[in-house]
Amino acid sequence: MATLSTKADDIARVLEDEIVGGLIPPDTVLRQETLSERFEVSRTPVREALRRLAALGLVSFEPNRGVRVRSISAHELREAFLVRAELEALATEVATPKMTPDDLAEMDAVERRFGDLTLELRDQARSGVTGDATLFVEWMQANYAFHDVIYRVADLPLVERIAKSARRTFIGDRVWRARAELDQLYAKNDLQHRAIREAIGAGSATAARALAREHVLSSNTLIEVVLETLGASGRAPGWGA
Amino acid sequence: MATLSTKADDIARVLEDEIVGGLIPPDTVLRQETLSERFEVSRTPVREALRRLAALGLVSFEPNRGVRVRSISAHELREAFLVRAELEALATEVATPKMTPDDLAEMDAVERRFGDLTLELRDQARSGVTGDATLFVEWMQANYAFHDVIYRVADLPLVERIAKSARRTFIGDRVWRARAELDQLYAKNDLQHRAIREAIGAGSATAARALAREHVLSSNTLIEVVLETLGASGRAPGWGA
DNA sequence: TCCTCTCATTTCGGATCCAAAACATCGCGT
DNA sequence: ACGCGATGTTTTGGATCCGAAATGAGAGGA
Repeated sequence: MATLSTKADDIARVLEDEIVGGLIPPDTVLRQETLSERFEVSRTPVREALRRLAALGLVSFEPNRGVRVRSISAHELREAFLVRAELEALATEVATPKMTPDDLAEMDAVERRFGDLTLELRDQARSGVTGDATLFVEWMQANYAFHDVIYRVADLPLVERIAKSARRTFIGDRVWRARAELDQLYAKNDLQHRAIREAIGAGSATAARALAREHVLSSNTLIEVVLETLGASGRAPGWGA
Repeated sequence: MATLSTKADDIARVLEDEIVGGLIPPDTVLRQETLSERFEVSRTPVREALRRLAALGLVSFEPNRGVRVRSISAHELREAFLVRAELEALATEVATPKMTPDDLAEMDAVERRFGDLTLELRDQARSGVTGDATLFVEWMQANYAFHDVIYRVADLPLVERIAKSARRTFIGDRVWRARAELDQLYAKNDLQHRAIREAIGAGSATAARALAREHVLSSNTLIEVVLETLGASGRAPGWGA
């Protein structure tokens, strides 16, 4: 049997998901012994996994003291959105002339689902009740699915990789409270998706590019509002040197 | 005595420089035992360093077979330039309103040196003699110094980090042959620097942005010409997990 | 000759072991 | 009571050791 993967990489992937998913909150100190017990391995592969996470910017090494899950400042979060805005704009521009009818149909399907979820979220936000985290997560994933079609067609692996790693600078599945002012932001997001879809369908690369850029930047403001409602309890995990 | 750094990080930094500097050519297999002898440590910190390099994308792990320095295809190289173009455009736009007179003076100083080196390179290219690698490397570093001023003023650490890691996708100090057609490309590069400088001085963020973007994209064509004269070999293994 | 099976050698991934650095506790002297 | 240094504990960084996978050489057979 061929070992296609190594323990260190498996552990790194699991920890990576848990950190970016918010399951392991920022500023947590990761004890090597604890992790080795949990994964039932020795400390050696654990440390290699931690090195990987450090290189990805998810944790920081403090020599002889331990590793700590990095927290991210509002400034860093905004910067991540700037990066995503530029790179998604580029990907959209490149993807536009490559779009086949099948691709466009897929975009429509994904966008329909996104639209439905958006309606649900808007209802929830308008009613002012406590938000359901799972619904928000689903909405997010549908959002990502839309952009993923563009990335796939653009066929720019490096751009995709960087943009997605900037994308993970994020909230996770923590519970949050809906607010009435989010309603219009959700609606705006949906409308922007449709505009992007139409610009691509019309074959206008430059228009699609501009729309994609504005879309990401405006979803930045959405996220900032969400974080604001989360208050001090919510801090996103993230990136950095 | 306080250990401010760890062995693994030291080794990683050294290897990183050697790889991006071209001292260790692509497709080289790195033997753990060899490295541990060279750095006079055991294999443990060596492997941790290699994990870091893998996460940075400089090497790829092939389980139970070894690590290999990644080579880059022409397609990947072009993509890296696209990324740099977008991010440098962003950084330039952000930096423009933040520029102080001192910053502008520094840009002028760096640009003067770049202009001088450009003249030397043009002479060399026109004369058609075999190019001097060290001169080319110096020219390159002066070029980077110009852009680094912009990055510093922009104060976008994430953007800077990504752009610089895209920048390293590169040639190194391998010897190459000058060609007459490079002359105008060098001249164009120099002129573009001055145009960027002037746009920034005039406070026009959008113009500076557009110029920076075009500049990076055109230096892409320059590099492609250089690679062509090198008889570019381009092929890359998969992205190491 | 060429193919294949076997077996020795390399090299890697992981476990275990050890020294040193940080941390916590406690006792002493003022 | 309070500051401060000695001492034991925890945790990390690195070295050493071992089993397993891959590579390579050589013997045997078609």
